[in-house]
Amino acid sequence: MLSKAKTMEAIDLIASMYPDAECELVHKNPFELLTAVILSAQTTDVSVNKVTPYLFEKFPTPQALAEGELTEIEEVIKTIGLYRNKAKHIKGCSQKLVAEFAGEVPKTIKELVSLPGVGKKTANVVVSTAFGVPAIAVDTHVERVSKRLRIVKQSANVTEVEETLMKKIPKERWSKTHHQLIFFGRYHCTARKPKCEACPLLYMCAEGQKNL
DNA sequence: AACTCGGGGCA
DNA sequence: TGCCCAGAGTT
Repeated sequence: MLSKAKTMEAIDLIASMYPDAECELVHKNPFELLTAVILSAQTTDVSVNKVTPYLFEKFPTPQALAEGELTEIEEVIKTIGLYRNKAKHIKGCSQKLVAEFAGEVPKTIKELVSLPGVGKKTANVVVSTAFGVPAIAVDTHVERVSKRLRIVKQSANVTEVEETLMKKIPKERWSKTHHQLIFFGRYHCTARKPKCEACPLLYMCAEGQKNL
């Protein structure tokens, strides 16, 4: 596993590649962001951005979405994939927001994860983006990149990846680094055919040396 | 731990 | 055309 210093060397290089990386969802308030992040599972933010304007025009509040007809919600979001599950999730999520959180989006990970459709990754994105809480949301990109660079051990699960990253990266950089790791994983250190030959981290990447 | 949901993007 | 994907729930 990479030392703390070597890890930051890698993080700095990635940061220099994507200095402006940020959440690409056109989120506004916490409710809209939360709903949009639930919809973004296994889908690109670009796809989600295509349906959310109409979704929130039709269901502007947790109350409205909680009372929305499932078939109507499905109709609006059907172009993003997994839409039946997601329609159920965002409706159920809004119902719980209304019933147990006074229609407000809760601010703790524990409460967020208790909502339908909200897992660890979604909860972290919400507290980070909506409430400015330092967080590292571990998705497949973050996990893959962290493992290839040996920032975390190969056998690490999502929780272990998150803990290791938080330990090695200064807290004030968690949120920004999270987006930069995602951009790096999505556009450069891709799951298939990573661009190792054009990677500034090649010199310190065991996985990359193998790929050449 | 494996299976399911799913249309869009890309080779 | 075929394959994968910014996850989470269920079994």
